[in-house]
Amino acid sequence: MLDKQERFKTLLKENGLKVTTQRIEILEALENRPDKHLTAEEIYECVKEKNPDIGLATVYRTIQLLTELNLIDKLNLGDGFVRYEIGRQGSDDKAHHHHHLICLNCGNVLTFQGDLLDTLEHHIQETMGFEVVDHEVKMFGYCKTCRKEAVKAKKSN
Amino acid sequence: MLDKQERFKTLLKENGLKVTTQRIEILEALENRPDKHLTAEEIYECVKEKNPDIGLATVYRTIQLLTELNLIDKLNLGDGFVRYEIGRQGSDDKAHHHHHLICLNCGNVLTFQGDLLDTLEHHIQETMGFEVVDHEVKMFGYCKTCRKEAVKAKKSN
DNA sequence: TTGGGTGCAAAGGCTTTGCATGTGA
DNA sequence: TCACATGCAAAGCCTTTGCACCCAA
Repeated sequence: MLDKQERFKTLLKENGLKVTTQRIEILEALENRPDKHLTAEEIYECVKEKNPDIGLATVYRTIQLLTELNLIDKLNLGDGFVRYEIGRQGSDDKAHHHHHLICLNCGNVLTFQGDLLDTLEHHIQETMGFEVVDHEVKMFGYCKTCRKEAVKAKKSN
Repeated sequence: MLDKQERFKTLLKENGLKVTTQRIEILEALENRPDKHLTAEEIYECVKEKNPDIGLATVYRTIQLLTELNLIDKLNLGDGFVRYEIGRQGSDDKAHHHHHLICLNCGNVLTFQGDLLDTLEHHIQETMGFEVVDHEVKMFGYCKTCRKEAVKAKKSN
């Protein structure tokens, strides 16, 4: 994942922006938690361990920057926080999004890769004349672990 | 859609809650805009035409109530507002969600019914052990009208 | 040197809450 | 009557913005 950082640096320079410690640290925080979907506050706490002087405003500003540069993706679970994750593709070709599986019990977010939505997109395009360029899929349910525990709890009753 | 209102009244009574003018008016506002996805503020403005004395807080409280009763659905387009729409099924059996098509040009939200996600859900269940109970699908792109206009604009160049 | 970047605190904008008053049952 | 509901205003909460100072280039 080092090339993501390189890419960031290049993009910054290309746009006449500066490569600062804070910006790199924020990207690193997101890279170190590839499975997590961090809130701004969580990123802030994360970076603060290494750099206690960083301000929350900087985190927000950098997040916005990273979003504009397509290096990270927003994720809204509807809990009042916007979450962020490292984007899956380095370039800006049509995104092959993964889907999010959100456990209603433990709150964990799993990801799932799949192309099965292509069919649906084609269908929408043909029947409704709507050209799909991106999509966002969230599945709510119960993860393997929680289901096992539910079964266990039932048995011990 | 009258039965939705009846259902609301019944549910209120069943829960020891009161049938008030405001609650009915708010549900009506949502019923009168079946295609729209109204924000709290929009519902407020809508109801205020008939009942200028209503307070925004009441709208928020009623929205929350309607959500808990499964009579309306939340929709988050990521623009900082939560939107609400009349739910599609009256009962609480497994939801047959429609999907949302959001035009990146005009901002209109279309809906699309489809079962094609069932396959995907089964797949997820089998490969990951994740039990899907609900889903939310948003497609971003360009609607028929906007695409036509884009073509027209191109020609006149 | 110098223009963009950062930190801090204040301001914004949506939503919730506290409280006194109002009202459906 | 009386518990629940409403309206208003204040408070909450996440996020953005203004401004003086700082620092990468």
